Amino acid sequence: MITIGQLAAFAGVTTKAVRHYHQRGLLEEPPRDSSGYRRYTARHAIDLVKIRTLAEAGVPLARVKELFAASREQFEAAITEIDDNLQRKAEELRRTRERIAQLQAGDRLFVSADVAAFLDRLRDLGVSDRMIQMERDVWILIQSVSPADAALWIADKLDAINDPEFQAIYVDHDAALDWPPDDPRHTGLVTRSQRWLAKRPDLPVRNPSVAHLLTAVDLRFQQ
Amino acid sequence: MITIGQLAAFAGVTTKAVRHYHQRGLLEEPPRDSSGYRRYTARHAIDLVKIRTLAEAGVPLARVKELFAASREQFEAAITEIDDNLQRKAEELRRTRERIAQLQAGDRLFVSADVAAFLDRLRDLGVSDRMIQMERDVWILIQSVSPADAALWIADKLDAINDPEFQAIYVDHDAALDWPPDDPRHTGLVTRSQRWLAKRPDLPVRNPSVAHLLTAVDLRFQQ
DNA sequence: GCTGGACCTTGCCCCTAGGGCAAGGTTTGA
DNA sequence: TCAAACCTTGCCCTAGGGGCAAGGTCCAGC
Repeated sequence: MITIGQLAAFAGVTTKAVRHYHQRGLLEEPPRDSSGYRRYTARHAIDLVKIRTLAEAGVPLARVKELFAASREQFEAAITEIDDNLQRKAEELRRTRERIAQLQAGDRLFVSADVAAFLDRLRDLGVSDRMIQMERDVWILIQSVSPADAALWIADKLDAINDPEFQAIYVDHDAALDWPPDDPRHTGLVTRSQRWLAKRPDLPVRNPSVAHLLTAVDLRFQQ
Repeated sequence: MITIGQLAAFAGVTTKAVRHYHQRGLLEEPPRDSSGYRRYTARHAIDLVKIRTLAEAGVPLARVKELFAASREQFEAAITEIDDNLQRKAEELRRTRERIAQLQAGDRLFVSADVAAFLDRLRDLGVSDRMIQMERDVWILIQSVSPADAALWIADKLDAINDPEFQAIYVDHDAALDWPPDDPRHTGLVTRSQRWLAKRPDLPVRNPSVAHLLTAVDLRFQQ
């Protein structure tokens, strides 16, 4: 007949958690001794460890309660599903780690070599720092979302920036940031940009978020 | 100049979450348009993706805020630490999956390998599930109260169970659970058990609660 | 011009899985 | 014997939002 502290220590939880499970109706309230202390049996210890095992697997306590009342087949099916979830979670964790690593690289201002080269080219063309900053931000964003797409698109940009027409268009867009919104030159620039874009082959986009982002970039071009 | 809904969709979060980050001071409040709507820029999108990346890695929002204000070296050190945590989490996940699998396999976990081996031996001897369950419960309890005593005693049991005489006595006790209380065979079994016990060397008991428990086990033998 | 649906705003309470602390009573080991 | 370490209930607090209310706004179609 162990106390709540011993039970908790055995299962590696706090006494608070044990009381919480009582309140939730997950763990049966044991009888009290003469001083009002809860006195637990091995049954409780087993139940508690089961609760913890499931809870650590990310199963909500309400679901744990249901599972305890479920039939053997239902329980086993649930366990299988829970394990599938865990596997998915592991995969997610792996991807998160990749993104974290990129975050470190991105904040170092160490965009990929290709992006850095592209930004250098822009600087050479006399593009303003403000524009280069925007460009860099967008590339960091694309890289964080989809490195594969980023590689594809930056290669395209590096190719494009050798085209004198694109260079001129780009420099004009930079200047256009200072034009008043109703400036008639905007329309001409948009037409020129669209005509130039129409000549370029379309690139595939794997990640829909990137499509969104590129649309945003285009909007910037058309605004 | 995107709205909160577009920003949220881009980062894969809800508008509520975005507002939450504003409230926490994590994400800068953007300027409002004439109707009071928040209008975001690419900067915000980048910051939001950073926030999500860190948050998904399990970094508390308060810590994310600190990190944004930290120096580059501090940030990189933190990222390294965060990745270590992720790695540890992945390892934990692996262990949780193992335990979940065991949960499905049956309930011979929650006990040490020695106890599991002992229970397996009992099963091999044809001891009933009911008896094995009782045995398991007692061992879980003993382990929770005093692991040192448990290790000592289970080693003794593992030794004893190789003795054909003890095997026979154990199997008879199992059967005795079904005998009526006034069955004359009880007396004979008790005598046999006591005689056998007398031949075994005494084991020390460190924790008085364990002595209690073992007494309870003995009582079961004598009942 | 009007209307409906999809946006946006703030504010409030709700959830999970407990943690912290208070203010008392009990048990235990030296 | 006496302090430390338990136990009890009760209350409020936390993160990271979700849901809903009660409005205001924007846009597309008729």
